[in-house]
Amino acid sequence: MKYNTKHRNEIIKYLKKNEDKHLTIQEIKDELKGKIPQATLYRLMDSLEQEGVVRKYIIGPNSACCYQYADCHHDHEHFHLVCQKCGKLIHLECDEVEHLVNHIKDDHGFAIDVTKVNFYGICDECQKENK
Amino acid sequence: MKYNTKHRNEIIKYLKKNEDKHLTIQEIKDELKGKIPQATLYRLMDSLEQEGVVRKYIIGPNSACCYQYADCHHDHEHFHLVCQKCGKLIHLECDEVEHLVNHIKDDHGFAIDVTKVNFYGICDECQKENK
DNA sequence: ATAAAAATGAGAATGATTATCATTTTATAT
DNA sequence: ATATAAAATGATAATCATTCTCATTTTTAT
Repeated sequence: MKYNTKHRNEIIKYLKKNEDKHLTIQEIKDELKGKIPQATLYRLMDSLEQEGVVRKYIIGPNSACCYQYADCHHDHEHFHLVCQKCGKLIHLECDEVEHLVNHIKDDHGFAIDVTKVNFYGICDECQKENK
Repeated sequence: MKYNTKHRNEIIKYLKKNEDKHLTIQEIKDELKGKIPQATLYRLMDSLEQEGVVRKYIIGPNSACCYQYADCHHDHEHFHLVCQKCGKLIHLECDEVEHLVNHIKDDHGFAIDVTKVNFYGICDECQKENK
């Protein structure tokens, strides 16, 4: 059984307020002035993810995960492009991706977790710069 | 300028022999009986990746990266399905994905690095088991 | 053979995340 | 309101993959 706690509500409130952002544990911790210790924060984020309240994004092999409040995506699933040069995280809503996800489910039997899809590569701007 | 060293050649030889596998640093190290110290191994794998001799795969937020000899994929690009239940890593060659990659390049200006594409989700078997 | 460039190796350092465990808080039944 | 069992907390240590440091050694081109 789950309990409603202050910490829990405070995190949700803060994430809701920033539902357009991808926040790391550090950012959340700093923003809440360190009121919530790391261990607790990690645990809460974990259970919030389990419940589907937030989404956890794997960014890279050596970088911290990001979290985002989940209710803002009821309508359109979205995915991420992660630029390997500048680290930028780009939202992408694209029918082609949904199509692919369905194809892989139907024809390959694998159920992709859409919230975990990150495409790594080089963004528009960084491509130009490296000319 | 690059030097050809014993270690370097030994790694390439071993990776070539196992070009169908995805190997972690630990596995490579163990297989080579610890002849190559970790620091060196990491460095070598890094530069081999830069040169395109091997590919590095990001598996998950808390798991070690995998490497694979790259020449075996000249013909068909492939990418990976990672099962979040059993951890299985599934190769997938699929035109739909190439199509998507092209679409995102052409219509969204983002150049996806195909070797870094991992789809997380639940595999066929694990779906059945959790019935 | 020599010098400059690159690679090595041992060990410490990093950084994100997890585990431990005794204590405290919470929800529910009494 | 109180007792009680379940869950959450928090401080700290531990983990694990990876990176850094830096003095030493190896390699290549001259």
